[in-house]
Amino acid sequence: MLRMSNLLLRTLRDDPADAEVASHKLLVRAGFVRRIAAGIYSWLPLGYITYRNIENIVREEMDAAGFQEVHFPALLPKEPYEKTNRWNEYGPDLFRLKDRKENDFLLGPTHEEMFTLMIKGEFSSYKDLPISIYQIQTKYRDEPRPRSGIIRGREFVMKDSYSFDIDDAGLEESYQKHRASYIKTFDRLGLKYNIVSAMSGAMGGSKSEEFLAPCETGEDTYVLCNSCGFAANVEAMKTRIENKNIVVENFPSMEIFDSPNTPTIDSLVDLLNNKFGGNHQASDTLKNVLLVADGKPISVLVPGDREVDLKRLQANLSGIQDIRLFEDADFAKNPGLVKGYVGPQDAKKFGLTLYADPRVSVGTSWITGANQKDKHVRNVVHGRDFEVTEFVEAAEVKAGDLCPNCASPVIIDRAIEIGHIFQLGRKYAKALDLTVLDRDGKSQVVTMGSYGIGVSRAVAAIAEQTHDELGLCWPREVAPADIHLVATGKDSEIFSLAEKFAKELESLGWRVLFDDRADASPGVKFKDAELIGIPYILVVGKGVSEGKVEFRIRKSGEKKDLQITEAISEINTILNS
RNA sequence: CGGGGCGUAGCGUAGUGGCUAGCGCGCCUGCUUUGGGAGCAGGAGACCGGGAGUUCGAAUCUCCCCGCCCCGACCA
Repeated sequence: MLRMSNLLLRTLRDDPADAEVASHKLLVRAGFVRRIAAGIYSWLPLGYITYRNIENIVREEMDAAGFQEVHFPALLPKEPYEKTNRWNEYGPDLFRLKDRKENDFLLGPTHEEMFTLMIKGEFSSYKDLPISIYQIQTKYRDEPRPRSGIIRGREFVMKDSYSFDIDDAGLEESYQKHRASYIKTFDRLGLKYNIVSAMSGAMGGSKSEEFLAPCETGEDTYVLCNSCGFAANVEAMKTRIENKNIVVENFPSMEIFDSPNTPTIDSLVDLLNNKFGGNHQASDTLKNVLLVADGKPISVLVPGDREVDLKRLQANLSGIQDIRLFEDADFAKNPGLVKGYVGPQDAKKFGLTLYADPRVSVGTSWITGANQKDKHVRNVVHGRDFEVTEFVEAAEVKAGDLCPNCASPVIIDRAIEIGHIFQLGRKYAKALDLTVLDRDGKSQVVTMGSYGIGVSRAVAAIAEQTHDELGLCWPREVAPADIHLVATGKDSEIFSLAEKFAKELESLGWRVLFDDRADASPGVKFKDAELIGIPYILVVGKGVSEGKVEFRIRKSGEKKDLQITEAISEINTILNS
């Protein structure tokens, strides 16, 4: 039983000045956490109980799925991370330190290397596979900008697991097992979430999904279709296009025209409408975004009303490591390209590789730059006047774009990423030479899956999704107690009755937070109870003289009087239901 | 790393060159009070982020450093 009279807890009346988001403000105000440095927090008793409840749910579901828990050090030597080149690749986000002998160490940002080496050290046969192992561990990342309190810290707790399989079919099965286990876990945590297809990007994997907990203060944006439930990371959104069968030869031929002083798409559209009449729009023009991809000039074609989303482009451009926008020096090296007047029709001549957003489909006709200063050209037809090397999802995604599944307009929603599962493949196994012998005695590189849950982040995500204007409002399983018993008044009869209730509830197996403070006023106790957010509140106070106590539901605000004689059994029934 | 803002007691804050740095919450003592963050009285608690400088005099002005928050870049 937790007694408020001696609990290490001081609730705050005012929001802390450095907090912006609700979870941060409330977790500090309710005495769950305290900031130690930017992105680094201590957990106080109520916070730590809540955190551990979450950790235990995660652990129980992992164990239930048959995964085995291990534990690595947080402090690690450099060598394994050098083999996978992450000592360099991770850059300044890696916390690095030296021991007294000047050897390099790091604080683990993630543990792929260690998991891989653990399996390599113990197992060497296909008969040992499949296996999934996990740990719940403090991770360190020297984020450029920690923010939003507990949501993005430099020290945080993550459950990470890895599956090891001999082949792709096995990996798929392990992946699905994790997926199912995550669904159970997040359901128990009382989180609302969407499973969103994601790009596995440069990690070299194939399939990847994120578990996103929608909330306004989330820092991830994703695409959601309210009609069919389709959800995707912006990078993984697929453009839906009408499949027109257009005969390109039927278009009028290209026509160059003067277009001075049209540095922007808007000014070009104005000129078009003045010159040619009609109702020209930004979407009739073709934007040629010049980039340098692995040292070579490329052009990405998008409709004039869209920006290129570089992250999306990079995620979808296969086989390209590094990408950056054209700079003045690049224009100098490519004299044919006139800044502001680039068009795709001369790309071959310029040695420019063309990529196009799917909207720039074959058979579409565009107004674009004429590759001459102050001149544009119209009736530039894809398939007649230019060809592209590859279509690539490059344009920014907007609310109202059509769902690739059901063609309804999608919305752009915000969320906190609480879990991520993906098929890593053989990248780490190859780098660290994790092989097993197969049935034929041949050496095979193991294929891996990687699965994460932000455990400490989940505390904040739940707070974000469940709080109200009065305070925190924990789902039953994660709450620091089942019932918050408040004794008000100074009558010793009331306190001894409350004491008796507290003991009875505890002996029935319920976790009780007992506000037995003798000096706090009823108002203070009620406010604290609402701020702390335990799901049920039992008030033993002025009603006692009439033989009653008051039972409250934190979330709904519902109150009802119970007869003292029946209170415990009624509450027991409610808590059991 | 670019832009903006902040740093005064445990928390929230006032104080733009002049007396002993003020207030609210919280804390301690006493009395009163006990169903919505009680009242009165007394009290403890601050190297005003650090350093250097300007000045008769610096929380206040100048420079450097450190820390923190927000937007962006970046990122699981």
